[in-house]
Amino acid sequence: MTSIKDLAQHLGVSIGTVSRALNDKFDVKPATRERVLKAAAELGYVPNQAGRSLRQGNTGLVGFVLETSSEGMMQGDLFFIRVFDGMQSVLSEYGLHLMVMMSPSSEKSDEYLQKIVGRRLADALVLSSTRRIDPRVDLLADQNIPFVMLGRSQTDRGQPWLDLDFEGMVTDAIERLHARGHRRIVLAVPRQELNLRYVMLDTYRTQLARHGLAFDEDLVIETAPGDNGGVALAHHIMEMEDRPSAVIFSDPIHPFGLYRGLTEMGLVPGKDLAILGIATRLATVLSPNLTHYRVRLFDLGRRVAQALIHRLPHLNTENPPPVIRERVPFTLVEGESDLPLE
Amino acid sequence: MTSIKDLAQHLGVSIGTVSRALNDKFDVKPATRERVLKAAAELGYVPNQAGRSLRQGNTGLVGFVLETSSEGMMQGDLFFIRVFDGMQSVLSEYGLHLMVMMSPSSEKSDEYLQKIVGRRLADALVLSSTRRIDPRVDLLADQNIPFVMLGRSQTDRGQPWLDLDFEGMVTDAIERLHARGHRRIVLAVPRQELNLRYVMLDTYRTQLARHGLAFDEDLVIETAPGDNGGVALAHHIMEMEDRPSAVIFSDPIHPFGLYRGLTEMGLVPGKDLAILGIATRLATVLSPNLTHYRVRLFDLGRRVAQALIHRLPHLNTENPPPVIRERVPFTLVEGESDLPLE
DNA sequence: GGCCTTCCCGTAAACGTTTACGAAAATATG
DNA sequence: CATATTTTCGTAAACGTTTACGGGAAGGCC
Repeated sequence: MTSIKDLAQHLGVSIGTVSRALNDKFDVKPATRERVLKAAAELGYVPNQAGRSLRQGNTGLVGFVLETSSEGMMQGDLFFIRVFDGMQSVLSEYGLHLMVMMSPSSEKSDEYLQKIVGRRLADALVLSSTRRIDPRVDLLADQNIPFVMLGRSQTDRGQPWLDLDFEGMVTDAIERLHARGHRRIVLAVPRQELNLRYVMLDTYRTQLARHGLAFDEDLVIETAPGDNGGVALAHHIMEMEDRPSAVIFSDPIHPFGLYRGLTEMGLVPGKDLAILGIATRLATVLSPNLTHYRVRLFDLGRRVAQALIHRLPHLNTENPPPVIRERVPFTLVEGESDLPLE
Repeated sequence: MTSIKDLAQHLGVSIGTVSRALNDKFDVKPATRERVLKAAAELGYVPNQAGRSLRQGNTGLVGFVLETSSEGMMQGDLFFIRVFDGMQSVLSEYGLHLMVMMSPSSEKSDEYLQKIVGRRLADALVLSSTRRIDPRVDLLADQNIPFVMLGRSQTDRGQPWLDLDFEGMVTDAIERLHARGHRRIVLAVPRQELNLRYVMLDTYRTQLARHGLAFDEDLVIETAPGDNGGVALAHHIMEMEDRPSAVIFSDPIHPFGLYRGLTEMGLVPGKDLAILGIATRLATVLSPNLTHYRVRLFDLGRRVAQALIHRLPHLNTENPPPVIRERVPFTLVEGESDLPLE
């Protein structure tokens, strides 16, 4: 592998000159710059990242911390690749690379994160599966590591975040369902720690109140991620005493499980139970058509990357850069899974 | 951020001693090792990766080269996260990190890869979306970069690979369909460059011949990845003159599109067209149940990582390490989408 | 030609590690 | 106790960059 030293020797100039030529500094004659660039291309020289990192203190990598069997704001596998793709499309413009890191979940995640930042593996991080109280926020804030959350947390250190507009989703869903005569509406929420649970729950309560509906805690059902969770949820709901007529969920895999569960019981989705929540285009295969909320994941990824770029001191022109805190809205795709109650 | 120098100063010993103590070398008194470890834990010292990389020439990162809208051996988003998860579970044992890199597709991918290896961003790579003639293989082999392919290629430089057993899948599928009376069987293949296309095609031809069926090139249909591809495929098939009665596919998203396309046309999947191919557990939502082939993606990821570990000189004991070249078998999940022809 | 600018370029330090080498300290051997 | 051996540690070089600094070359001006 050719180093800058080889290149310098080959050209008969000093490594300093080579470096300046390649990095577009002043202090180098146009003619020699040409020579250097040409030789670099010929010898296939690419600067070693370790050397560069050591010297200038940044790695050119952006880490996305993905928790094993991640189930935060966007459960299931379906999502992330699109988001990554969007992120990389922005990062490339800045010569940065996305580095997806599989973090162990919850208990071990702080320790893991500490190692990552200690090793200085990445210049900046994206956190997903954000928890209501998230020690990772303090950990990163304390050490001045630039980061952006994909999701929100009550642990607020002024960090930027991007999140989907779950408030808007739940508000609209309840509105729709109420207008169609539904009165007992189940809210499927993820596990305890995740902040998403509280976002959904709070909105749910206030919106119920707004429509004059009573809050019944039995209608808030913690649901495991994935299709299995959906199946269990279907059974749970249909076996309840005062049977609910509708369900709202946030995991895009849930509808698959819900449909399956209902079918197993000989029931018809959309007829015996109104189903409404977040999904992807894959849901279009469901029959009857699923009424659902969608988001452009590629764009979300781009936005996340942009927010992150703002946090990187070494390529920041604006000062101070804006702290992005945004809820990305869903768009509704109408189907027949939330028909009026007969 | 505390460096090894800080730690040494704090302890009143030299940095050499600290380094040896942390890296479990000889030449250090048990008592001082204890002191060093204790102080390191207290000060939260973690060695800087750039420094370490520069010195010992390896980064501790394993790169997974994922092509944008990847459509190689396993199309769709559904898969990779599980595979990554499996990989990381092995890599962690060796202190390695997985780094997923979003590569531009095909035309630009060589250039991209060259930059990656030149920068020395990763110690080893995994290539996906393997093409029949894959210049990336030569590029990496020439520079002695350890790598493993997730998929196969005709470009053979003795590199290890892991692939799914598409031969077995197609063989079994034709066997099943033939036994059920199907004679005109469509093979949905991915685009030209991908090696998978030829693997499927070759097996298809030989198996047709084995069952005394004629090969008809109209029955080999290039299909775009994703559900859209599936929809188009359904229409294409149903509008053919001598209408086929079955289809075999390799993209796990295709069945969703196929079902949707057929339904749009007022046809019944499994009845008007037998559908058989690779899918994931998500397919269990389809009705009638999809007969499909599955694979344990987590285990596949583990296997890939193991194959990669064998290629890393600095943590290899066996010599010479085995070159893993394996086809991972599918398991069949029976449904009702490939019923006997009436 | 002498002097001052301007323009280029080489030198060397620094980033944080690991490790070969040799020196010093501790222990064993006579 | 002197010497030989072993154990432990400090020193310094090296990995590949970037960049502050100073100096030489070239050119302009009087």
